[in-house]
Amino acid sequence: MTNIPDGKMPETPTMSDVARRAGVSAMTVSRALKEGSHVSKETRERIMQAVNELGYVLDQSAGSLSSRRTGFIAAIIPSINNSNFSDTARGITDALEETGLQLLLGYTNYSVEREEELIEAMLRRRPEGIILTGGSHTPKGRRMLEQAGIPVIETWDRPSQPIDKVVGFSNGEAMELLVETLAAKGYRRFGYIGGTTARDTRGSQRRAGFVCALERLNLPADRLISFGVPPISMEQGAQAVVNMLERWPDTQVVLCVSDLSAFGALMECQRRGMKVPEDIAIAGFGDYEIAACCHPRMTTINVDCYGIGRQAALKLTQAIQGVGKPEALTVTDFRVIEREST
Amino acid sequence: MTNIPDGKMPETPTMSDVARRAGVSAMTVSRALKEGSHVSKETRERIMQAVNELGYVLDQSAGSLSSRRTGFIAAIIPSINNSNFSDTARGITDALEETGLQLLLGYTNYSVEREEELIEAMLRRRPEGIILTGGSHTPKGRRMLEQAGIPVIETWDRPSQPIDKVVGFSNGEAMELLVETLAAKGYRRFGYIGGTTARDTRGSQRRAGFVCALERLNLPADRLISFGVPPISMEQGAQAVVNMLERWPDTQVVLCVSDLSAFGALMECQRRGMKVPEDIAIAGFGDYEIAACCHPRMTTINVDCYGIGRQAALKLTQAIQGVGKPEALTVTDFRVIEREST
DNA sequence: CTGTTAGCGCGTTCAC
DNA sequence: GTGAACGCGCTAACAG
Repeated sequence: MTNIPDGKMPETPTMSDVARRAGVSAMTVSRALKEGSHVSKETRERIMQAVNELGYVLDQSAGSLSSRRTGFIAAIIPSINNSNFSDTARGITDALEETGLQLLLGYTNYSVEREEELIEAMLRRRPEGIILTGGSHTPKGRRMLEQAGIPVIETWDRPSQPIDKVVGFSNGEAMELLVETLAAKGYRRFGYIGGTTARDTRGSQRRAGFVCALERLNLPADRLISFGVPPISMEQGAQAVVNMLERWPDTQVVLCVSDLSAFGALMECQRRGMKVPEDIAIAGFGDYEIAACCHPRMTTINVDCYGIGRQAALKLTQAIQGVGKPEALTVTDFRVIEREST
Repeated sequence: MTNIPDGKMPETPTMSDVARRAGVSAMTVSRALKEGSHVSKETRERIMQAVNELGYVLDQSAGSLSSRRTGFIAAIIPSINNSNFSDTARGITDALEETGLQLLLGYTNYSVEREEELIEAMLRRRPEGIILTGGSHTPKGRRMLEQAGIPVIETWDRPSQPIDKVVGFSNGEAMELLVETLAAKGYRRFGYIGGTTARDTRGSQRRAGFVCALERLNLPADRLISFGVPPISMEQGAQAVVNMLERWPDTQVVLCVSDLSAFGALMECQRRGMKVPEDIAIAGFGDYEIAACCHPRMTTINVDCYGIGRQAALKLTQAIQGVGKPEALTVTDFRVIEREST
């Protein structure tokens, strides 16, 4: 790696440049730039003028070295391109707004190895807290988190051995509820479409919930299609349903690991001239925008994605600021949304 | 949290803690932790052992204060929950992988005010470069960027007065191409669905391209529906097409500001028993996953979202490292994807 | 209300 | 191949 050719560039001004121009000490500039510090109106105005003239921007990395507060928290999500998780990110951002904390976001593409790298990269920048998705991490990742000395929140799941605090729900129970609801409507021959299980923990929990609920109902739970690596796409959902119909043509209802694959399946069925739900019923998971908008509208599980983010961030700021003692576990809501596709 | 039974610090260890434990100076630890530094194998092993025992993680913010390199670049996108932009983010991440630079991502929710805040928040952390979406910024935001002394890349657009470097395409030209292609197929009565114009620059450019192309073809360009604030949702697309059909029932083809609103329109038409494209044709913009998967598959404009990110990051690293002189402007491809909906 | 002193934890630079 | 001094830009703590 080469150095920056630093002859031409007007060096970015420092705080003492501002101080000199305003005829005060650097410390006073520091105070003037901070809310709630006592600086006389006149000095503050003089300082602000110097700031504007020089185009000065505070160097927060230097400041945080001194104040021991970096002013940001880290969040790691599987995919940035998934509205469930980006809703969670929005929830975090919104809850953080008033605290002055900034969000540093990373995404793993559903890889725990990538998660481990990200955890280390984040920790190097000394976040004041960290929010993770799910409870599966590499041993090294887990160890780093435990030793970091900062609050850790695992979300979107209920890990059996949490690192620290949890905001989530049981993906298995949610899927069980969906199966029960549909069984109560009279469906008997259930199929399931999901990704290969190893990588997407939440996906495999949903699948396990599917099997578990059917067994409890004394219904067969063998119509399982695993297709591709997570995130299982719309197109993969389409191909999987074809697969399903070839192997088990009399399947009555297909449950999918997410609305996205369910949507792909729905469209493919229509393309083949099948009517949903008359010929085959389809349900998804996650209550994405598409589930409410497609035709027919899709039955799914609504999960409080935004609330997960919001509550995780609130719990985190509580832990950081040491006000009150945040609960170790917050269980978030989920509910079945029955629509036209079942 | 954890108590270390050595009378030592529960505080996170520093480099000199590692050094003491390994019986070397802090400087040697610093070297051992950096690739390509000359440290004897034995000392390095001893150091690594101490690092592991203490669970030491490098403090990069302290390091960058000294080295004058923060090791990250900033990117600002309108929405994290939009696969076009998250594809760009992926392109950036991938291109950055080998450089050791990390990506700090922020999103504006299509608000320039929020963009201004974000620019300042980013600049406070001294990124080595910054990637923006579009060429519209607040005056203050623009000034901060100009004075930051770092390379700036504007993407997804071709600003008339770029701040620094550009990787993008003309949204207007792309929409013109789509209109021309559909006019060549025989369509005459065109309608357009988009958001209110002020906020989404790319959206208003697309709309301008729509009007411009029709005028050149001597076709009326007055069937314009503006609906809601960006990002215009699927549901809004559905409502807008209803609006369109009430006002201009004989519309032959509806172009939408993005595939998402086009999808909403498509589903709503089907819900009302209209056949697409026989009764009405619909086209989108962006070539989202949904366009290739819905039924009927949707005609749209494919934009090289991933490539925009990748090339922006490459240009940025070139500028940062000072190797070669990156072109000021890179124009990325777009093309019409004709599918079944037109 | 404002200034002074003394670091924060690391990398640069130079010595050996 | 290794170490010691020094300073990066800022703020905590204590004066005044």
